[in-house]
Amino acid sequence: MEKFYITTPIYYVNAAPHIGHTYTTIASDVYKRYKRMQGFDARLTTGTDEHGQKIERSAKKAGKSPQDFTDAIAAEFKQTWENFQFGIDFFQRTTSSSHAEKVQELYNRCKANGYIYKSSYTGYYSVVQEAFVQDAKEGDVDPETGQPLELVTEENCFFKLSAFTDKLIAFHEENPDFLQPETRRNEVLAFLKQEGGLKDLSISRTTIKWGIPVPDEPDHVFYVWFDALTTYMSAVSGTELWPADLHMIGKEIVRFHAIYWPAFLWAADWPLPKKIFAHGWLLFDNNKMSKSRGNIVRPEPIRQAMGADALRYYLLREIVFGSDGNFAYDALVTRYNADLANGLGNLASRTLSMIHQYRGGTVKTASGAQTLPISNTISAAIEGYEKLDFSKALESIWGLISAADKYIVEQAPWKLAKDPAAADQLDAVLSNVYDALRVVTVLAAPVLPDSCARIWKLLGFTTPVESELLGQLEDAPTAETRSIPPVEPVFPRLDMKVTIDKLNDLEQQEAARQAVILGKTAEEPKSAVDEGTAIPLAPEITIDDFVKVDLRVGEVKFAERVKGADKLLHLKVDIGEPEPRTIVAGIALAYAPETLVGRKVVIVANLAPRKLRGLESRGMIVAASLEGGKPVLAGFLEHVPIGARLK
RNA sequence: GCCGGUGUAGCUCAGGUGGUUAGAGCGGCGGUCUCAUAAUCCGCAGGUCGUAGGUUCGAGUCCUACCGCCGGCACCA
Repeated sequence: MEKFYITTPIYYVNAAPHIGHTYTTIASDVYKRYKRMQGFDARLTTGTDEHGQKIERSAKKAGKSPQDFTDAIAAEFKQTWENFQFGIDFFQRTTSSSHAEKVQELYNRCKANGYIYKSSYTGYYSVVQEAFVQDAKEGDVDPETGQPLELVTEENCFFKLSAFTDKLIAFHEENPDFLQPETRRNEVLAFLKQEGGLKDLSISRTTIKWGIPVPDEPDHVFYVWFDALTTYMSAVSGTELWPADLHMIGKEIVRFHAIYWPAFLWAADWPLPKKIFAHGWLLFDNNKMSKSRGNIVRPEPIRQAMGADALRYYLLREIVFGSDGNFAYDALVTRYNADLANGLGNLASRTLSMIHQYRGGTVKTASGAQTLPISNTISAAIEGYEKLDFSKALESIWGLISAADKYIVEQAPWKLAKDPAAADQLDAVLSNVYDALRVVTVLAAPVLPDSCARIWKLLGFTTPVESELLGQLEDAPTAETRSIPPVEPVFPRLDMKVTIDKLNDLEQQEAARQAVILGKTAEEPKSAVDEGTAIPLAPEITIDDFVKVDLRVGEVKFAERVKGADKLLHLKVDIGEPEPRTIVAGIALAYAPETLVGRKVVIVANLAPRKLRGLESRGMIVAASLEGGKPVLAGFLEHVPIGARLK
């Protein structure tokens, strides 16, 4: 049997499983089930990414050792995926010894081939982002979070990524199917074709302890890239599964998979994966999900209230795979009732009931020519699955359900049943509908494994539905009389309000339960920053250090957008000097220029001038920085004179 | 600012290479059947296909400009 190896990303254990993780894993699981039904020996790897400074810190905050902390979260992921009955063959943790060996092997091979060198690097480092901030200067803050930077000189191991720029461009141009959807490939090519090409990549750290040691470099541990990506191989060490046939990822990690990863593998003389598919994000009320917004949705409550299949179906039917999509509880319940309860569930129920009532629970199979669009549905559904166009596959399957419902009304078996002369006709109708239901059940099985297994039994089959082969689906079973068991409902209708209330209740309980595992108190309000990564305090300073900073009250006299930049405002601020100062501030997303004129602000008056977009900025506006959010200017409740110093 | 994508009925979206009255699902309204999970089936939505031009005998479908939204890059002190 030909193998087909699929991977999900490995999930960072800084957070408990949420619906975004679940989405990727569901899609991977569905594809795996589909491939199995195509006759492949399909395998699926997932896992957890457990190293790094953030984890060290979160563990400390939770009062645990990194090992205990990651054990707990990894177990949480594992349990959640087990609850969902995903067909996971390999669950790899980056803290496992088999993984460390593979990472070191990758390194050794790259080094032997001349792609590793050591170099010291001095720069401003953001602890929160675990990354150097390029071109930062003294006094700068983390651009993402506004948190202080540390000046760090570090000896790092570098990977010669720059050597692969041209090869990567050629590769992506010659292999348009390697990275899908198309729009992601365009972005990668645009990135690769940047002036100057790719820069070498720092792959080790001496500032972190919680990581895999670099061979021959006692003070170094591997930084995220070599560590995380290699999981796809280490998970299947000792098998013939590598190279992967499909890396399923979210669009936020495209660059690592489509640029870094092929380069590493080339450098190590290892084969590349066959395909990368990047799906979109789940939005919640059209906003990105984030902890600070408090709109994280967890999978477990949905599973408990509605079943795993309901979530699987909703996510893959409602959202075009590859695009961003909105997630909403009411849409979930609506989809469930319309398509699963009224559609598939009801068709099964009415069909099987008639077979019981009119024919004592036996149906004659393969009665004659197809009168329903079975053949077209099969090919359309398979084509959709193959291209990971799940919504299209489901749409075509549900088209057959619809056709069957219509056919039943047209043929009115309940009338035929009253006419002894129409007995053959009734047999044919029941047989046709039964066969359509059989096809639907098999085709939908990758998405609805649990429900379809139940329907399959109700149809009188004793072998598992997942062992059916899609390639043989169109061949009707040999003519026989099949008896079916008593009818049971598969998708009971759900009351909208009751269900949503239940979902909300369970969600609250689940959030509280997860908070405990993450070492947080449940009541802890959402703070400005991610609770797991509270801003570490900057190093202690003396009063003498502080007085070096000259903070002044100023009034904005003039404000306009800086041409060619969407975050910058050009301000003129009066702090009592003869001329108002020019200050360029990155607050354009948060404040319209006209709303600022006349406003009192706090500025750092003795900051070294800096040129930004051609304007010399003499000072810096003081503002609160929020994670992923917009800056908020400091201000005063009482009247203050222009030029007053803050101490 | 550059690059890519996108803007079609209340909502979610289909509409290869331009061609009769622009489609589906959901919701809503009316009706029907009774096998079925108050399910099914039928009918009803009069939408300037973002805006303005252009090419064409003819454009939602091609071109240009502009506007809105999304993303990538630049940018953020």
